[in-house]
Amino acid sequence: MISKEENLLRSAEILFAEKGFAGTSIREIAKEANVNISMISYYFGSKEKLYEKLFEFRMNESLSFSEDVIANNTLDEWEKMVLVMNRYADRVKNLKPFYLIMQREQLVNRNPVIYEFLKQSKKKFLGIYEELIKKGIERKIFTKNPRLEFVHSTVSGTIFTALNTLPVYQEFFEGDDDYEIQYFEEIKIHIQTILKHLLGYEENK
Amino acid sequence: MISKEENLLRSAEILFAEKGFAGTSIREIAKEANVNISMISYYFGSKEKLYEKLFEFRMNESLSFSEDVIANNTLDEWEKMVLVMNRYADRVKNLKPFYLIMQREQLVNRNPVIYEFLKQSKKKFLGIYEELIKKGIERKIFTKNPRLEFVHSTVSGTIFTALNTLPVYQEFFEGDDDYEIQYFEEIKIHIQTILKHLLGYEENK
Amino acid sequence: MISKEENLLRSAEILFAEKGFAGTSIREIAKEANVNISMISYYFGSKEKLYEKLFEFRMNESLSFSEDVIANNTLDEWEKMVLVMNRYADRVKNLKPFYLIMQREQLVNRNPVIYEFLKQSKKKFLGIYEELIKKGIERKIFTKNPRLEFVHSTVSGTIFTALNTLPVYQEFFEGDDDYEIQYFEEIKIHIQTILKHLLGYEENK
Amino acid sequence: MISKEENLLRSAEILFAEKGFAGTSIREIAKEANVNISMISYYFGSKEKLYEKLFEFRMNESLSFSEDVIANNTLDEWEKMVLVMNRYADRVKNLKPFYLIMQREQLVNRNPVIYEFLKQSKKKFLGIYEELIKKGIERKIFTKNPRLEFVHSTVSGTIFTALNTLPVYQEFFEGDDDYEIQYFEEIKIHIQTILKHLLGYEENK
DNA sequence: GATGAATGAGCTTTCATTCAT
DNA sequence: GATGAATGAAAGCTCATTCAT
Repeated sequence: MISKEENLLRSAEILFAEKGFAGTSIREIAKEANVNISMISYYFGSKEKLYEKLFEFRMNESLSFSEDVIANNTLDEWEKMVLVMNRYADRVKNLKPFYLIMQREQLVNRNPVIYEFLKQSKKKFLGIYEELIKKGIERKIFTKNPRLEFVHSTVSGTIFTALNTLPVYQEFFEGDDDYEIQYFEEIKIHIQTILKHLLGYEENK
Repeated sequence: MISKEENLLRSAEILFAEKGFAGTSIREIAKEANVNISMISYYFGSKEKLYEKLFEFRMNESLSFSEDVIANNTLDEWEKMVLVMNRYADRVKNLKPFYLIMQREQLVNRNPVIYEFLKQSKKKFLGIYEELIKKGIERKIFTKNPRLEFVHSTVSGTIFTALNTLPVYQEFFEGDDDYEIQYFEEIKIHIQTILKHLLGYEENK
Repeated sequence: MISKEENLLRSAEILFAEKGFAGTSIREIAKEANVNISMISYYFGSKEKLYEKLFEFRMNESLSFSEDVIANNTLDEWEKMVLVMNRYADRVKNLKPFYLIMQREQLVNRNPVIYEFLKQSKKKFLGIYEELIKKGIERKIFTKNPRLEFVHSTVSGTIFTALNTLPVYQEFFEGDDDYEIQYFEEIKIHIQTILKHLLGYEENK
Repeated sequence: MISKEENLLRSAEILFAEKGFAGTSIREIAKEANVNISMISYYFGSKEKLYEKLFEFRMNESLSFSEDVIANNTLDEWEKMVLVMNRYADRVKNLKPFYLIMQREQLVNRNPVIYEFLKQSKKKFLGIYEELIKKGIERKIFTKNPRLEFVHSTVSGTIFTALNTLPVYQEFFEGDDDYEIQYFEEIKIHIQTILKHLLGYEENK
């Protein structure tokens, strides 16, 4: 049995993804969730707070996983980096609606609470990359020391552009139904290739 | 002397970039442009049509340049590719507000007219890359034949993520006032490095 | 205690009668009913729906009575016809505002829902006249079989023109305050005279 | 070559008939007449004045004819009455749009200028009937002296109700394409029958 | 005389939120 | 704790008319 609160969050995520924050009315959310309108103010305080709650929920999910990877002593830095990147790509693919919202929110500094969420998230990823690269170089796994921003821009940018442009690619290349699934697998390899080049990593050395 | 129509378009671009389509009211646009509200309906027909006009205007600007580059016979394929990419990066940097709007619109299929604009724009760029790579390989300038989608995702994605994440980078790396300018110059080099690798291009061969 | 919904309907009826549908703003209706503007959308959905509701309400009132008359076995066909006609004339007199609206709506096919109401209402009256005349002839109460349309046009037309032209008559004939009341009583007799002639009915035969 | 002024009047008549005064915008009228919007204020002063002009034009047309009939010495009172009534019925049929407007305007006292037009028109007809009946009785052509209002209500009412309800009659009686033409001829006979009865007139006595 | 750009008031409807129960 | 009626502000748009040329 799903609670009304959770139901509202689910409906809100879908609708915010489709129409944006301002473009979605609480009437629609409440209707979609089969819940009375006043419940949104009642449970969350306001439309804005509901939106923040949604971010809080998804961001916390995201944070927990990467930390586990870093702490894992059985993996070397390259493996960790690939794992973090792969998991991120999978997450983006699986939680499309939320990542559409997140991307859109990134483009505008509208709500200070959410801006802070996003900034901390990015900083955390930058911190992870920083440490992995530093240690990888110390251990001579990596032979180059690329500028961190560029690594981040390219990895994140490729994943998100892949997500957003997929329908156009599919049309341009006349892809069939499996196109999307294959595409997401191959783009991970593509990013690995670039990372190897940027970090000067050689497999089976 | 700027016409009222142009004034409205300028104000609208800034406001749509800051607050999104639904989040911007025509009252605000008119006020910002120092023009009577009803002028928006008078000139453009509706808020939606004004938005489309903005896209039409900026997209047409963008289209014309790339075609000139392709037609230029004094450049080889690598030079053309670098030129197209550099100019695109510059344009994104110089027209930040519009490209914020464009990115946001890309995330949702809201308006069919704009969706078509975006699709055609992407297809055009894919077509340019396709031709450049094909000819470059024929002329043995390029030695690898990468998947087109991946080249596009990485180039576009890196540029846009650079744009969107720049404030966070600046804070993370404690950059000074020149950070942005330098950053945009260096990211072009960064993308060139990746492109060389993906295309198997060697300078001064 | 009158509900807000009912209050709105009452105020709307008066104002629509005075100024027509397009000429009446929901602001006026709400102000007249001492109710917040947004209540109109809240209760009825829209101005148009409020208008339809008004028709639905008044038409249903009208339908129920005539059916009772027809079913009454203690009356002969002439008595039934007179009763239906008299009650209709009374109703038009007592619900002037609504019948002004109704006549105006009859002149233009604006709203399909209302058009259907009006058509059904007219057909119902035609059906009643048809049956009464048929039975009256079978029972030799009536000796002529007039064209149905003409009976209807003359009865309805006389009643409505009487209603609409009354102020002019009063001025023309320099009638006093009782003029209206007397007038409406006598016009019923006038219509009966015509009906007797058209149907070939003779009293006290 | 039709002047712009006349063109506007024609278009206005059609549109006012279809949608009423408040429901018709000067934009529509101007568009329909293929004339710039500002021309309406320019030629007529305002939308309201244009409306009045339309009434003035049609009412003057109507007045001139009846007076000719009365002055004609070759006709007796019955013939004059039939002629006036027939011509009125024809006029209503031929100028449907205007008489729709006129009927609607009759239902509401909106514009004092038009109200005066309508009142004078009705009084004039009442005056005509009054004189014809008076003289007819003096000359023993008519043997009854009916109440004037009732004669007027029945004649006018039957004609207008016939006009307005015709589509419903046609559907109810499953009339073919000729229905309308035949109907309008027969209704004149129907009204004559009633008039004979009301006035106690006997043909070929 | 004739035009079309421009105006400000007004329209209906929807918005997020609050209040009485 | 939970509801749905109710609110006032604001939305996009259209209105009749005026004004500068």
